[in-house]
Amino acid sequence: MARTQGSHSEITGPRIRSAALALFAKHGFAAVSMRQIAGEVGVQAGALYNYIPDKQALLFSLMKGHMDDLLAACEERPALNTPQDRLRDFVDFHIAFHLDRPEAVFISYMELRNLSPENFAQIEALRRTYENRLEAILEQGRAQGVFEVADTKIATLAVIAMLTGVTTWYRQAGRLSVTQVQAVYWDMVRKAVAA
Amino acid sequence: MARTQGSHSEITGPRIRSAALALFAKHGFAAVSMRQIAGEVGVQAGALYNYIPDKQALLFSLMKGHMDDLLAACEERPALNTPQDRLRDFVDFHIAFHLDRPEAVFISYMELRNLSPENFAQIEALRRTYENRLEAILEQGRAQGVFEVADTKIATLAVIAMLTGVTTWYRQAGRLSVTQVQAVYWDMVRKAVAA
DNA sequence: GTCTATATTGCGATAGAC
DNA sequence: GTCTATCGCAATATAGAC
Repeated sequence: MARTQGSHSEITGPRIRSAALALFAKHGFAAVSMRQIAGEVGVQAGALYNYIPDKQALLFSLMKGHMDDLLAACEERPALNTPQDRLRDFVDFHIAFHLDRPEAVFISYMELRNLSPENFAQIEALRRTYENRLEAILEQGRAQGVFEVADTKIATLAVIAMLTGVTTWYRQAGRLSVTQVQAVYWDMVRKAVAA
Repeated sequence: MARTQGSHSEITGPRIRSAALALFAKHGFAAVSMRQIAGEVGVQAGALYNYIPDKQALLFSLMKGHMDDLLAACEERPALNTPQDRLRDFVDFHIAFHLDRPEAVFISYMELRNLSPENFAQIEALRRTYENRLEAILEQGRAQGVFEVADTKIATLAVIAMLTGVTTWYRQAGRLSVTQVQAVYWDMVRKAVAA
């Protein structure tokens, strides 16, 4: 079925998001212009506004999409019984998920301050939801006496900070596979919270 | 001794740096204008250029100053013998130093991509130097059999990521003192690298 | 050393033709 | 849906008066 020349609604939208993701991650939201994004996609700047109301909404959409993906993927993990198994699964999942989309991770970390207050609150709430999943695991382990942490909330944030840090150094062409990285981090996490 | 009216060379310089530090930390380097900085200081934008060649140099100066402070303070720590004592001292130092200047820490983390390539290389080298201090401690402990880590380099980065994460949640008015925070993190670090 | 004024460039966003 | 053209504004940085 023929299309009006120059009309590509089904592919331009995703391409805008993809280009914006890469550019925001590389240069930062405030440093990237709508003209740059349009140039990457191959359209004029004005055409972007057929897909997004404004630049802020584009940033929010990218971050919201990332957080939704994170929580959805997290929900799909198999239900495990022991705190140790659940923690190991969380470590594996967190590392694999974050190494799989470093740009989105970077943006969702770095561009929080460029969100409007309302948008910031939404993303923060999703981040809390994710943190709570780990906190519940640590709390269960502590209740059962298999974990021992001085402060469950701090331990939660410390473990997440440690794991997310993997994105700052991991390179696909490096000496370690994702599986090996997971094993190395699991060894440290396991010991850090052990009774 | 009388001064030419409107001439304040000795205080304007530091005030520019201080204002820029706060504004860059809050809104991001690219999102802050020279006019905003000047407004905070109480001068016109053009006057800033009596103190800095350009905006990039201002950012670099702030980050370089922070890294120099970090390494200088690190050098001044007492010489300790056992790897355990040295690691404990590193944890205490890292947390106290970073909690003491959250804005500079934030900038040195977030604005690396806004540095020119030459400036980036310099900051990176200083960061490596700092990381190497921890790596040497972990390596010594491993050689002596008191630490056991699957990968010393990864353990180094993991510990630093975990510790630096404290700046994202710690608030002075919160429920924990710096000393308590140090104890909580030390407990986790100690166990994470224990043999 | 700071001011006012300005050169120059680029920004986000919109209007209307096709 | 995309284009060209443009509005209104703000950006960095500089020049010259005081």
